[in-house]
Amino acid sequence: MIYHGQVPVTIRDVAAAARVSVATVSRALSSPHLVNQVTRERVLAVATELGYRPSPAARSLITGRTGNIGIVVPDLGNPFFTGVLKSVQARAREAGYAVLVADSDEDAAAEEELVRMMAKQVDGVLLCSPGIKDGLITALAENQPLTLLNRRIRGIGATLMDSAGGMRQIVDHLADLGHERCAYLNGPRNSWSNRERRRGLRAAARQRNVEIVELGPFPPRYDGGVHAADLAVAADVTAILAYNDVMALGVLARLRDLGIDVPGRLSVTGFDDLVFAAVCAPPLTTVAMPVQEAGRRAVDLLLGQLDHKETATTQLDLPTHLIVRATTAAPPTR
Amino acid sequence: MIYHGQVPVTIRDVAAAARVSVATVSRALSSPHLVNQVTRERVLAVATELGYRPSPAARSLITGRTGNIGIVVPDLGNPFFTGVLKSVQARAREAGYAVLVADSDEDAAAEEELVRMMAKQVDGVLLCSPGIKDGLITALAENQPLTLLNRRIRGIGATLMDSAGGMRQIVDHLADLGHERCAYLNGPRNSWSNRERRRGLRAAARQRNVEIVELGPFPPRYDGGVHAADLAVAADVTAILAYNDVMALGVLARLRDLGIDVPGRLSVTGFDDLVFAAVCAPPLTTVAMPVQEAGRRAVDLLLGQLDHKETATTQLDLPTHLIVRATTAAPPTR
DNA sequence: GTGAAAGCGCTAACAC
DNA sequence: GTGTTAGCGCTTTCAC
Repeated sequence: MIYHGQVPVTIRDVAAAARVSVATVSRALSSPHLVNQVTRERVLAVATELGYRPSPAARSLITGRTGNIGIVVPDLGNPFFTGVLKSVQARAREAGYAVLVADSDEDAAAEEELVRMMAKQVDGVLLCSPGIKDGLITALAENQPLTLLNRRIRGIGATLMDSAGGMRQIVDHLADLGHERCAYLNGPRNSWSNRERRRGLRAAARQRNVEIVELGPFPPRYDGGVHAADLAVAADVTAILAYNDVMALGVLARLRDLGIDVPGRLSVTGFDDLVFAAVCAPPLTTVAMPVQEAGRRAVDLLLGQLDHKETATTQLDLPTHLIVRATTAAPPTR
Repeated sequence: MIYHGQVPVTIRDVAAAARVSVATVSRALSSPHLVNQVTRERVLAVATELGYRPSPAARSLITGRTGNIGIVVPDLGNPFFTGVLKSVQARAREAGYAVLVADSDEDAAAEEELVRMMAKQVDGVLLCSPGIKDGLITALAENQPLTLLNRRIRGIGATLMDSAGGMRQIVDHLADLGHERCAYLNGPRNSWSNRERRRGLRAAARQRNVEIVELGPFPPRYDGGVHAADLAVAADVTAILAYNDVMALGVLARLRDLGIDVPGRLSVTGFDDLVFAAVCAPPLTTVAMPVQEAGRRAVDLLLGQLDHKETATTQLDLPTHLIVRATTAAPPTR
């Protein structure tokens, strides 16, 4: 034990000072209804006075619960994931849980190991990782309560934001403007979100008779967008659909450097509706995701799974909607 | 204990399977040099085969160490703090530590409570909280290892990014362009960073004969900037210096809505150099902060404090530098 | 180099 | 309603 300035107060100290047994102290704190009110108040007063804080390690050793949940995300540098994290953290704290975070740097293998490493330190984990294979996730979910975010796997609880629907809205919007040939900048190859977006895109494009040139995969980051822009420009399209906003921002920056007018010569769309999408140049047309609700509800699903001990498998689908700003317009007339 | 699919493997199971005592298993894992190599390898093999993972709770109960560090930030919605978090998380993992995060929502009282709540779950905490009073921090630091980020308090270890110097560079830049009267949009009243920036600003402004109109305090967020812009416009200045980038982005958005030309009629500067500062309209002149290094080194300081058991009090000062983009220019001629 | 055993701080039977 | 006590899984003396 590190004695850092202050001597730790244990349950025994409180018991002695309050002239009761340790069991009574324990009950006064964890199961108040089992203790006489007068006794309880005395115990609580003494505990406060001594500055007693129960040891989570000791408690957890016996109860088997840690009071923590874990969250694994692919990139804390992407405001989409930190938006999720912010809402998860808030909801978890409301419920009395602390949050362990791990950033996998978009490495699927790391994601699995991170979940395993966390396992014993948390009561359950929230996985926001588009990368790992389904089978591995199923295996992980067998070893511990696990809820997914933006990923659908049979038998595993999840909150999902309707990516395919978002893409359909983008395609409808672009088709209405008169676009006939567009580029899609793929996100990571194995990303579930990317597959979903592509699925929605293909279906809508077929229906609206829009030709799609698929490019990539690209890293779903700013620099990925910068790089992708060059390829898209060479693809002879009138619109570029990026996998997400961060990439779209990279695309816009590169197009500006290239002196290509947006949306005059090329339309550009993103996905996520980050705050920053509203202030970029020009303001980005994108799809808004119910990030806050998704995070909150994911925590609720996970905690529900813990409380009811059953393997809850609710999959909650949340709608998305198109935000039209200034990066989309009719294609140039030839 | 929640039996979630798989029966937990304890040290006793490993001991039995490897035909050694639990002590030997423990040593093989934690102090390999104390065990005969052959024995050790057998134990390790068995442990792997059984999928044994030591219980952090049990270990922590006896060693008094958790293998976790905590970090408290005021707003996970601000990429500056998530930048710090990303680097902290990476460095901590390298060192074998897991990270607990807490977001205080800029509430100083919450920050203190969060640190206290974390106390028993972590070996030390990293505090990125400009808000809490010095005295409270000192008290917290007496109860547990604590390192500060961007805040200087006598006797407490910290990494600091030179805010005052950054402001001086901004003022020099604006003065060189010919600005004589500028507005400063204050961040939170009790923020140490804000005080530092203001201090650097005032000193440099005096020296360069630039008049400063101080506005605010404002919430250091996008909407804070939107609101602040209106006041700044009414202040008859030629440049607006925002407390940070996120506010500056809000200012730019509002000025655009107002039809005010940047930098033609008003120059605008930020602080932090978020990725998004490069893609806003127009690209923002701002001060780059060595976020990654600050986070990494803060972890090193904290872990050093744990290892050497002494109260390390290194204060590491990191330089900042001005990034001139397109939101600053000479003031309009009257 | 290895084992036996004490005990970290707490909760949960089980008595009374 | 309260106390006594076993023991969660591990590390760490202390013997040998």
